[in-house]
Amino acid sequence: MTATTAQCCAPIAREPLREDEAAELAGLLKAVADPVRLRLLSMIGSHAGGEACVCDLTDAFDLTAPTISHHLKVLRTAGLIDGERRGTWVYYRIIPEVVNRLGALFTPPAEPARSSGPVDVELITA
Amino acid sequence: MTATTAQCCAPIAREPLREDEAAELAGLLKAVADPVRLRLLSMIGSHAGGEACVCDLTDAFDLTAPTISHHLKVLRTAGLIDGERRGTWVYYRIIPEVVNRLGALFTPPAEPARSSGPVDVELITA
DNA sequence: CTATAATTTAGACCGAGGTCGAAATAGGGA
DNA sequence: TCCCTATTTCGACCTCGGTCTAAATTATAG
Repeated sequence: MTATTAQCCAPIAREPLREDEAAELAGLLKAVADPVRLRLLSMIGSHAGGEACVCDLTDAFDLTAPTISHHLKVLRTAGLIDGERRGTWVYYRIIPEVVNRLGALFTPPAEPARSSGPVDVELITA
Repeated sequence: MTATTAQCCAPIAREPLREDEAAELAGLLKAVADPVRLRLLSMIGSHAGGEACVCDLTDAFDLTAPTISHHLKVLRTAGLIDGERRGTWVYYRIIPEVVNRLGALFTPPAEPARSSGPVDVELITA
């Protein structure tokens, strides 16, 4: 590997996205660019056992069950979650590889483990 | 791959997002959840000098100048880019802190160099 | 001051998408 | 079997947002 790519910044800012990459990533991002779906994703991912059934999710929203089901379908179609029916309930779980892919887009490459200087942690406050 | 990744996952999967956090983040994500805006962001960020003028961007698309201007405004309103007029041209640059914030949402914490046990980082919100 | 170029604003069009109520599908239990 | 609950599908409504043309704004040049 050509080791020293001058690690300036996140992949998105390192070289221009191709049109097809942009289209594909935009599809993923559209799936999470909704407050309800963000919360659903977060609730599923942080739920005990790594999975949550629809019944665990619906109550947190002032939305009807069909609407929640619609949002879950959007997330599943995008490949961000996977659902499995076990008996009466359907359980959803996050697919971490796909979530990580989103993060990698906007995240500067991690510093190589051994650091020769203070680690730069930046806390962004709104 | 050993299972040594102690920290379970990305922030979004660690604990449920609050409603207001979700709304704010969804706003940011909506701004990038478009193929044209993704490419604009990428072209600006990867352009020599860290900035690009509108004239550098327009030609890459089959879109009219007003449409490009609209997308740039969306990105700027979201806080992802900043624009400055210098003479005839307007130059845009990425605001990396905001881009990184998006990445951090979906990215598992970097492995701490040394640790003897799970590190408990607690963010205390007022 | 006038002409020209770069960029943004305004307004309109139209398809995409979030929401709902009603109905369909799938399982479990009396 | 029939019914009850959980979840999804369907169809409709209405808002949001991407795109365009036309016009306004800002700056430079002559």
